[in-house]
Amino acid sequence: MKTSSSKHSKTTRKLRVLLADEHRCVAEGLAGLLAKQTDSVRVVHNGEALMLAALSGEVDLIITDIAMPPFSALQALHRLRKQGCQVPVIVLSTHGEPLIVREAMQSGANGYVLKQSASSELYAAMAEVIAGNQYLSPELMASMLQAPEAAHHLTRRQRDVIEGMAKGRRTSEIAAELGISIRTVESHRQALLDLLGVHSGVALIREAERLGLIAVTPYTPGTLPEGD
Amino acid sequence: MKTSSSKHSKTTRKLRVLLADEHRCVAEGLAGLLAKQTDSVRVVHNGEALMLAALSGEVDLIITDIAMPPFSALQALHRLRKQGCQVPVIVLSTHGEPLIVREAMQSGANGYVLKQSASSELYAAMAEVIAGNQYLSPELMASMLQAPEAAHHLTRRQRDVIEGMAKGRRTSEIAAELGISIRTVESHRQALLDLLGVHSGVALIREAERLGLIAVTPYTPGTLPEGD
DNA sequence: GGGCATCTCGGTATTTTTACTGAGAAAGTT
DNA sequence: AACTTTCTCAGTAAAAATACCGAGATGCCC
Repeated sequence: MKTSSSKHSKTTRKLRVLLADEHRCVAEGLAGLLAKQTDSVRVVHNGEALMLAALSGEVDLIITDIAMPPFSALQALHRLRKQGCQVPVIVLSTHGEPLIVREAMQSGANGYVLKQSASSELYAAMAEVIAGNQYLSPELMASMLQAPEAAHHLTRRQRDVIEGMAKGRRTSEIAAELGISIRTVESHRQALLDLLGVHSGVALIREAERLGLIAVTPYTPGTLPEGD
Repeated sequence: MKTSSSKHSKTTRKLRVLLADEHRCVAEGLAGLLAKQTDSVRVVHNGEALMLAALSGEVDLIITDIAMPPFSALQALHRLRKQGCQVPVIVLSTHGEPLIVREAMQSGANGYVLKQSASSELYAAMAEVIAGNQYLSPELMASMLQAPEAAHHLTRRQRDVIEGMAKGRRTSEIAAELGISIRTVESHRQALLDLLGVHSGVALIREAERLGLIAVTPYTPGTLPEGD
C-alpha cells in the first residue's frame, strides 16, 4: 500500500497534520505526499483558517508557509502560542534569510525547512519536531551563523524613518511628519545605510524589503494610484 | 478529501510531462498530482536540465516555474523556441505582475497559471494548451486588462535603467553597465520620474513595484516582535 | 556614579539627484 | 519626404543625499 514507506520509516502513528499554504496547487501536492506519511492531512490557505484549525485540538502537527495574505503565519503563530497552543509547528518556506528564520523561530516555530529541500528532509524535520526537538535545514544553520543579526535590529526612530522612505517621502517631509530636525532624520538615515551596508536610499529600501524589514507593495489589480 | 480523478476526465492519454521547479518539495508534490493525470512525469530543478530534457524529444508538455537560479525558465524558454522546440509550455508561478506575465507569454509560453490556483485550474490549462490554445488564469486576465500598461509602457532603455535602479545601482554604475553616458542615464531616469509622477528614486521604485512594472522583493512581513 | 543605547542636532564637504533647457542621430511609420 | 519615437548627450542650477566629524540630553541597567 505504501509506495516507498520502507525507505523512510513511517514518521509516526496517529499523526494528524495541518498544512497551510497560500498556494493551492502547492498545498494540494504536498498534501498528497503527506497523506502517505500521516493519518490525516487538513489543508488551509490563510492565517485565520490556520488559527481556527489549530485551536480545534484535532491537530498534532502544523506545517505552514509564511506569507498568506492578508494574515501572515507568523502573526497567527504569535497568537497561537499566546493562547497556550502547544502544537509543534514547522515553517516551510522558500525564504532562507536569517532575519526571517530567526523571526519565525522566535514566534514559536519548532522547525524551519526550505521548499528547495527534498521532501525527505521535511519528514526528518517532522520526526525531530514531534520528538520535541527543534529542526533547521542545514543550509539555514550555516547562513544563520554568518548573519550579522545584531545589525538588523532597528530602533523605533530608524523604523519611523525607513517607513517614511518606503512611502517615497524625502528627508524634509519625514522630518516634518515626525516633528524633528532634518539633521536628525539624516542621522537615522545614515545609520540605516551603514547598518545594511548600502550607499543609497533605493538600495536601502530594496535591501530592507529583501530582509523583510519593511512591507513590500505587491501589485494588486484593484489598487489605483492614491496619494498616500 | 476526494481528489476523485474521475471528476475531471483524464486530461489526455499518452501525455509525458516535464515539470520544472526550483523547490524540490513543491515539485515532488506536484509530480504526485500530475502522475494521476498523465502517463509520465519527469522533474528537473534548474533551467539547464529543463532545456536538456525538453530537447530530448520525450516530452509532450512542460510545466515550469520561472525563478530557477542561476538560469531562469524564461531564458531557457527563449532558447528553446529559437531552436524550434514546439513543446507547449505552461508557466506555473506565484507572481502575477502583468509585466512578468506578458514577458513570459512573449518568451513563448502557452499558458500561465498561478500557484495560488487550485490544481483543477492547472488541469484546465493543460487541456487548453495541448489543444493548441493559450491559457491565462482568470485573475491574470483581469489584472492584465486593468494594468495601466499603455500609460506605463517602458521603452527598452527605460527598463534597463529602472532595473539597474531596482538593484540599488547608482546612475554612474548603470551608465557603466550599459556603456552609455551618465547624462543619458539621467535622461531616462528623469523620464521615468515624469512618467510615474514621482520626485525621487525611492518613490519611483516603490511605485513601479506597486504597478507591477518591476518584480517585488518577496516576503510578507508578519509582526516583528515588538510590544504587542 | 558609570556605562550604554537612543534620540537629538549641528558643521563641513563632496557627490548625486532632481529639474529644467535644448538638440543631433538612428530607426521606423505613414 | 515628413513625422514619430527613441536613444543619445550636454549646459545650468538648485535641491537633496551621502559621508564624515562631533556632542548634549534622556532614560535605563548594573
